[in-house]
Amino acid sequence: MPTIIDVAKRAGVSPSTVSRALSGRAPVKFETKQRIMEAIKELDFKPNILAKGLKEGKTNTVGLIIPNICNPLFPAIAKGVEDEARKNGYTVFLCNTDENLSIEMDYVEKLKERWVDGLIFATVKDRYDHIEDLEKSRFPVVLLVRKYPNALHSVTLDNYEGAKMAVEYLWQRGHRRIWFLCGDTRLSLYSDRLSGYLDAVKQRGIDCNCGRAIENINTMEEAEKTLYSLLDGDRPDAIFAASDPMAIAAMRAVKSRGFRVPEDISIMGFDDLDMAAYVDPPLTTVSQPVREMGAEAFSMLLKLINRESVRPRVIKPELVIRKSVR
Amino acid sequence: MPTIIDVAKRAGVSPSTVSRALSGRAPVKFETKQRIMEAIKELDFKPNILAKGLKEGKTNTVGLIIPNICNPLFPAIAKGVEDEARKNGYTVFLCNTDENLSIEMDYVEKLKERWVDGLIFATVKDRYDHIEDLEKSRFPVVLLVRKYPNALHSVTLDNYEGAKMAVEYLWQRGHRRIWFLCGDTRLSLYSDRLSGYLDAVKQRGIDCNCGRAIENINTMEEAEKTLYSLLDGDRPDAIFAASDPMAIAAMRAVKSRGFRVPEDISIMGFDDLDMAAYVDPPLTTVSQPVREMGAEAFSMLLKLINRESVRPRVIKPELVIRKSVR
DNA sequence: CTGAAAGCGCTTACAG
DNA sequence: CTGAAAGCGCTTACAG
Repeated sequence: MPTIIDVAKRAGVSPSTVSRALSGRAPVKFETKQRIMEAIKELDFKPNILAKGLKEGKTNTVGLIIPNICNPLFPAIAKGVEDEARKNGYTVFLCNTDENLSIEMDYVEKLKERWVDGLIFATVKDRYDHIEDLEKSRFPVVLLVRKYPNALHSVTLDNYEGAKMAVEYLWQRGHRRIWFLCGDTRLSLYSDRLSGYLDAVKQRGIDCNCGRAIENINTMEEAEKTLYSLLDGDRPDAIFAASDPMAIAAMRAVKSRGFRVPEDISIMGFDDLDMAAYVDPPLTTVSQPVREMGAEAFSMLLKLINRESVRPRVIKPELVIRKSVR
Repeated sequence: MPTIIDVAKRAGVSPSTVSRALSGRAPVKFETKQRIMEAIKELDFKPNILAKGLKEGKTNTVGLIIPNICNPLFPAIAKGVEDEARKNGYTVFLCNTDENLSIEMDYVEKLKERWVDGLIFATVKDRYDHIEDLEKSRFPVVLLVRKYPNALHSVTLDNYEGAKMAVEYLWQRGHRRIWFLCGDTRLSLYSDRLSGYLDAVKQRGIDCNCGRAIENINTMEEAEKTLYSLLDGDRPDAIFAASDPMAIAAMRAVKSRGFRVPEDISIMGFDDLDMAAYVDPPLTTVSQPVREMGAEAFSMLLKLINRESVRPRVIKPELVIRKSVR
């Protein structure tokens, strides 16, 4: 591998001048620069990023920490972040924690050792002091999709509003007994969706017996089983699930009980994952534009890296109407 | 950030000794080592990987290049690779190319600039000279899932056998008119699946008019549309799709034509993605154990990095029987 | 506009 | 078993 010294020799200048020609941070005579560029071409010289990083304390890499790459929400997020990063000359380390705190802390250590310039987290459950510590030490950090209560820099959805919109829509379509299938409420995104549901139900004066919130469901299997047994005897007009996978599980439970979707029971999801359009019937849901949010999170991180000021962003959800609500 | 010099001062030794204590590559007196370890604890010293990499020419990172992170096959692959990498103290750069060759070449450059120790590719379509060049220069490279004809090091599925098994199974279940919905045959995985189908059909003496191969379908939309129009008038006993997403698209087309799955037309997929279990009816398919394959690919790469010898691995597929075949 | 020198934080022959 | 010195490949004051 040729070094900057080889280039310098070939161009008949000093390494300093080559460095300056490359960085553009100091003036270099036009002809000199041309000779240098030629030498670089001829030698196929690539600057050594390690040496550069060592000197500059900057590596043009960021870390993205996600809890579960097999949940299709997170690849979509990753794509948003990565595309925006590439546009800006950054490379991203994608790290998957399996919702495991010790793996997460491990990654944070490793990424810092590798001198990433900043970190994007999409992965807070019940512990977040390690993230708070980072924010306090002024290390560039952005919370994406999932956040903790007092996070400084974040890009999140207005989950409360999204859930309200959904219930409101179901109400307008004539549904009265609306059940809610909810995920782990230690995640603020789920507790917010729950509050949205609860408030909407209350506002519409729906009888409490009709508004049924099934909380802390974690897997599709769990959702399907729980719902299947609840559906024994009792029957709602609609089931609103706090995520698309849960909505799909709900569909299965409803169908196994011999009910039709949406004729007997309407089903509504949340997030608008790719799969939502491909289930049968296609799922009516609330969109969380994760690609855009990922791009936004990277832009925010870049500002933090450049020591610019930044304010939290709360994205507005939208209704995506398909065929699972009658 | 404390450096090795700070540690040395605190422990009353030279930086060289600290380095040796840390690497274990040379003997250090027991008490000295203890003092050093104490100092490291007290200062919370983390070695600077950039400096280390600069000296050693090794970074304990590898790159994983995938074509489309939103296709659920690839996150599963990534998980397999990443888990195995973590076990071995490696971190992976996950790079998504959107099936775009120039993005791919760009990433290869960037990753080499960042001194990754090796590269895993799951992403060959029609051009692969850049990968051949890497292999020729003895840079550690493993081809995963997708490979080019003479790839030196690869982990792939026996796609030919998988397709044959599927047709054989359909035949045994009484299906005679079996259509095949195939992806881009420039990918050897699809051309192999196609050959498997064709040979199985021929062996069973199925009349050519019955065996219908629909080639070079690229998206779910395309699959659905094409099939929908072919289903006008004509009707097979079964449709075997060369991937699960295509099978799901096929289901939609079949249902829109008013046929039932599997009563009127059986449908079979390939790959056994998570989604396969969750469609309605649950999809009978051929498994490609991508997590295991990802782990295997990393192990192979590690051997190459350590200059050990390595032979290509071809994984055996298995039938996954659910409910979409009558 | 350009060069010589020092330094980023490590590791590793070389000496003892 | 340990230390002093050189060097990995860059960048950046300092001088001119």
